[in-house]
Amino acid sequence: MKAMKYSGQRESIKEFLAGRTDHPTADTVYMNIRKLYPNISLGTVYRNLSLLVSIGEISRISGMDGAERFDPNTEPHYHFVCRECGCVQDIPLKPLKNLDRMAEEAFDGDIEGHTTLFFGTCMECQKKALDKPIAL
Amino acid sequence: MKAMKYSGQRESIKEFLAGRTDHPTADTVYMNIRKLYPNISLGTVYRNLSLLVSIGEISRISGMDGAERFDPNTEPHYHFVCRECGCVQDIPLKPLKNLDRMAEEAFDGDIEGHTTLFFGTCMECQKKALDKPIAL
DNA sequence: GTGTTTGCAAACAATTTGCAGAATT
DNA sequence: AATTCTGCAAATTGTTTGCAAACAC
Repeated sequence: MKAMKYSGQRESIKEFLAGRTDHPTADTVYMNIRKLYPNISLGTVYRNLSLLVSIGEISRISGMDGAERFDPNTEPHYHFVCRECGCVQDIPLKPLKNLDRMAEEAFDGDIEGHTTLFFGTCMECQKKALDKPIAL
Repeated sequence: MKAMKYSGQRESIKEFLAGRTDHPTADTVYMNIRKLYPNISLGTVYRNLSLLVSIGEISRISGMDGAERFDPNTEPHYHFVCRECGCVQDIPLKPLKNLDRMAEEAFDGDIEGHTTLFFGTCMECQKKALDKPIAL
């Protein structure tokens, strides 16, 4: 079996993510960890992020365009992507068990769960739109 | 403005997709269109798929790992990805308008809609699992 | 003719991988 | 000492782009 060993790099990646709600990309993590480990490589960041996902310490968000994003919150929950700025935010809503049941009824095959990505305009971008004069 | 011109390649891509429910990738489309247009390039396939998506004639499915997939059905609906074989199938269920409202309540910002990807085991893979003797 | 579309190849972005050396147990 | 982890660079995968020629209108 595996037998994971300690790694300062991995620790600091975990720590960087902890508390964040902005769901950074691997590259953002890399840029930030470099302050502490100037020689860390992007490969190491990817390897550790994947490892952390696989042992369930963080979770991965896919489906928006561009890079995947990482979330210290491993409780299943919904996400929102802003069409304007591309930011990804949490939607504090528990995934509806109900939806899975409905889907299971409409489908043959076993449904274990679902991921949902809401899209629209985030608060910041709505404000910006108001400030801006009408384009011509 | 644009002024789109006819293209046999584009027509045949549309036709290949029409009626399908297996949500092919760009590469699968490419492989198949080559039977009719042996010199078509992958770039042309990508360009046409994007164009068709942008004028609303087909839709694009993202979020599973690997390549994006394309769907002749432009009515918003849910999809299922099999964890075993990776196949993507339709779930004949209308997206719940309700979910958008619930999300909007739990979130500040404007929510326009959502995409949902169910995951689990497809019927075929369930059957295969039954046939196979227990691994040791 | 003008403007769109094509094939080809090169460019690109995100992510993964092979390997020799460094760090952890 | 054994094994895991790291940095680096090269490789992969999926997709986009620049350009001259071909095609549609």
